[in-house]
Amino acid sequence: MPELPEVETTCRGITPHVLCSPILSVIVRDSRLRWPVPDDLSASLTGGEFARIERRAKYLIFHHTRGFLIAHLGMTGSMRIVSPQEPARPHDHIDIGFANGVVLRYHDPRRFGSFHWVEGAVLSHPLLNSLGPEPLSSEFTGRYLHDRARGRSQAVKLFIMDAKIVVGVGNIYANEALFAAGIDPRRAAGRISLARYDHLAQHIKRILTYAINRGGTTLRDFVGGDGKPGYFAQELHVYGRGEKPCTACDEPLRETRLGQRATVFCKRCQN
DNA sequence: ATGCGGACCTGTTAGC
DNA sequence: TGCTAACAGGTCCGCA
Repeated sequence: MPELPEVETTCRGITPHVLCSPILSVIVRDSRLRWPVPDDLSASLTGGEFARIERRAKYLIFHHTRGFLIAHLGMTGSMRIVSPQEPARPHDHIDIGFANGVVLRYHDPRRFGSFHWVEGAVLSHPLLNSLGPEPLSSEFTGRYLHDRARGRSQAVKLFIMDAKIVVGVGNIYANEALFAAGIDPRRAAGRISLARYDHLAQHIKRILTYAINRGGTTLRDFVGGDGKPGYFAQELHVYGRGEKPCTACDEPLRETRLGQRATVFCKRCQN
């Protein structure tokens, strides 16, 4: 389940292997992703090359000679670099083959991911044009959150997971950041002080940055391996630890649901 | 505009 | 042991 650090790690991991090499072939074994893979994806890509790959939110944007490939990894998507001889495994849905002899292979068991081809202004694409700021940008601050939260009754956890507010904060990191900031995930977003939002924004940045740096140690996995950076479950304070003792006060952690997602917090440490 | 539930999908885990 | 059911979660969509 790629969150922002995994997507960033994927971007950095595949970039050196696929940049500036002509695309020779595109194989779509299964076009049934979240949205159907465009029929003409191969025609669009073949013959051109990628000049740059960037991440925006959890999307990967491939700058191509003639346009842009936008890819999302969904819940279970991953990309890895393989040789053309490497037999495709189950759920290996898309291959992009390059003149330099490598294949970029997309793997996605649940098929929640998606591939889009766009020409023209890529950031105007409907999937990208209403996204909030990047959490690691200078634009993302406690003051920004505080301003956007004015008058909102929505639970703060759902608020920070809303991509229109800020991108890239998935369920795991939302749980962890709220614990670190000592904020009850159920609290109404509009009833949190600026000082507390300052702390929350800082913790979101700290946790995401840490995870990205840790992801860097698994970059080699993008060649030949399964391309899955993986989590460091032993470093999570609340996610997946319902009923276990709080790492700060030993009180059993409470587990509930917010927006149909697992929400874990400490009733004593978070309010 | 905001907020919420439903839908998508399948590997893994829990329960009978 | 074998089968079925629940669960996991990012994101878009549609409705209130």
